[in-house]
Amino acid sequence: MSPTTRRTGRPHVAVLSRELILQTALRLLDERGEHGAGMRDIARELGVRPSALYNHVRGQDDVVAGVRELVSDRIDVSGFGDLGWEDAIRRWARSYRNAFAAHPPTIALLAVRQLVPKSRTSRMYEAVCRGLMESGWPEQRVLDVIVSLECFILGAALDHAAPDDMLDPGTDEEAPHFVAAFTARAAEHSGARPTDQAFELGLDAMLVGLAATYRNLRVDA
Amino acid sequence: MSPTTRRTGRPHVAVLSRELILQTALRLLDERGEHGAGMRDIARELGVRPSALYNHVRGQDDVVAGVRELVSDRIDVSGFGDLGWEDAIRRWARSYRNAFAAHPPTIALLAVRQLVPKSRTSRMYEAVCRGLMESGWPEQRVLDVIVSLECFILGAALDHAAPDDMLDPGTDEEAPHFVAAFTARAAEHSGARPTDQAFELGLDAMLVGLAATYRNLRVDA
DNA sequence: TTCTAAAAATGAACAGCGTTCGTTATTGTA
DNA sequence: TACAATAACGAACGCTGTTCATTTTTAGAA
Repeated sequence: MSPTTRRTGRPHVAVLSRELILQTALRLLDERGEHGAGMRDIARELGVRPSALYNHVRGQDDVVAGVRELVSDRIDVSGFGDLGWEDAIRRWARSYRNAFAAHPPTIALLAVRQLVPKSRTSRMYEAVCRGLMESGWPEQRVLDVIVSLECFILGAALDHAAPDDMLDPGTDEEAPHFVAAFTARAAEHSGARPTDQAFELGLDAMLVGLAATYRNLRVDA
Repeated sequence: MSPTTRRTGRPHVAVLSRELILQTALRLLDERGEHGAGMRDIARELGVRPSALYNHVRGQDDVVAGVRELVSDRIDVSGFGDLGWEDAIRRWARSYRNAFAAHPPTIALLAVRQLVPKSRTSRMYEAVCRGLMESGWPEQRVLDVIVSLECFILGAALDHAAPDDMLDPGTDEEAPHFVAAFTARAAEHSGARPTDQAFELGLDAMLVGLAATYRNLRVDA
C-alpha cells in the first residue's frame, strides 16, 4: 500500500479496522501463499506499523480465526430446501471444498479449531442439519453424516492444494503396480485434474453409501 | 536429556545421528504438541547445541519429511492378499487414520508434500495398488480410488485430533436443528467417541459406494 | 466550553525462531 | 605420520509475533 509517513499519534481518519485487516490477510494468503500473511506483511500492505494492528485484533490466532469465518461464508447451502438431500449435499460439498481449497493454510486450522457459537459457521451447520432432518434423517445420525462428509471434503481440499504430480513414483522397479497405475491414469487425459476426478468419485461413493444407510434406517422405522 | 557441559570439538562417542534426531522429534511432537519439536527443542532434549543438528539433517523441512516416513511405517497393508479388497481396505484405512491421528501436526504436511520415490511411503502405495489391481480394479481407476479414500482418512485423522465438543453450538436460538442434532448425539452415550462413529459411518458408506462402482465396471467389461 | 478518558497511531524493544559460520577437537585414511 | 573429514560448540544474523511507553486525536461528561 502507500508508504505514507504518518506522524505519531491518532490519525484524523482511521486507517485500520478489524474487517480491513482480515480481508487483507485473506488476500495476501491468496496472492503469496501460506507464509505471505504474517503480521508484518499485513501491516506493510496497509501502510502501517505492525503494532497498530493490535488495536483491532488480539493477535495472529485471532486473525486466523477471522479469516476462517470469511472463507466459511462462501459455502453454498442454498440447495437444502430446494433440492433433494443428495443433490443438496453435492452442491454444499463442492462449494465447501472449493472455498477451502482456495486457501490451503486455513484447512488444517478449521478442522481442529473450536466452533465459535452464533458465528456464520454455526449458521452453515444449522442449514445442513435442518435440510437433513427435514428429509427424514434421524436426529442422532445427522451430525455423524455431516462430520464424515466434512472429513472427506477437507481431505479433498488438502489434496486439491497439492501439486498434480505429488504421487509420481518415478522409475521404481520395486513398485511396478504403483507405476502402472500412475501412468495409466496420466495417459487418460480426460480433461479434468486428477484431484477433481478423485473428488467426484469419492463424493459419488459416499452418497451412494449414505443413501443405502438412509434406506435401511427408513425401513427400521 | 542430560545438561552435559561438553567441551568444544568432536566428542569421543557420537551423541547424534539422523535416526535419533527423527525419533526424538516424533516423541516431542507426541508429548508436547504441534510446536513442541522445534530445532532448539530437539537440541535441548538431546543435550546438544542447535547447530550440531545440522551435521546430520539438512534443516527443519528435512526433519519433518523424516518424521512423516516414521509415521507412514506404521500403516498396515497386510490385508491385501489375505482378505478381499473391501476388508483389506478397511484394515488399511483404520491403521492409516490411527497412525496419523497420533501425530496431528504431520497430517497437513503429509497431504501436500511431494512423495519421495523409493521411500517406505512409496512401498505402501505399491501394496495397495497391487491389492486392488489383483482384485480386478482397472488400472486407470486405482489411483482415484486410493486418493479419494486418503482424502477421507486424512480428514478423519484431523477430526480425531480435535476436541470432542468442537461442534458444540452452545445455546443458539437461531440454530435449533443444529442444537437438537448435537444434543441427540450427545444423549446416545454409545461408548464410542463421536469421531470414531463418524469415521466408521463414512468408511462403510465409501466402501458400499465403491463396491457399486466396482460392480458397474465389471459389467461393462 | 472545558476537562478527561478512550482510542489509534508510532517507534523502540524483547524473546524466540531457524539457520550459518568460524573454531576446535577427534576420527579415519593414505 | 600427515591430513582431510567429521562432529561438536558458541557467536551471530535476520526473521518472527508481541509488548510497552509515547504521542496525538476523538468523543463524551461536567
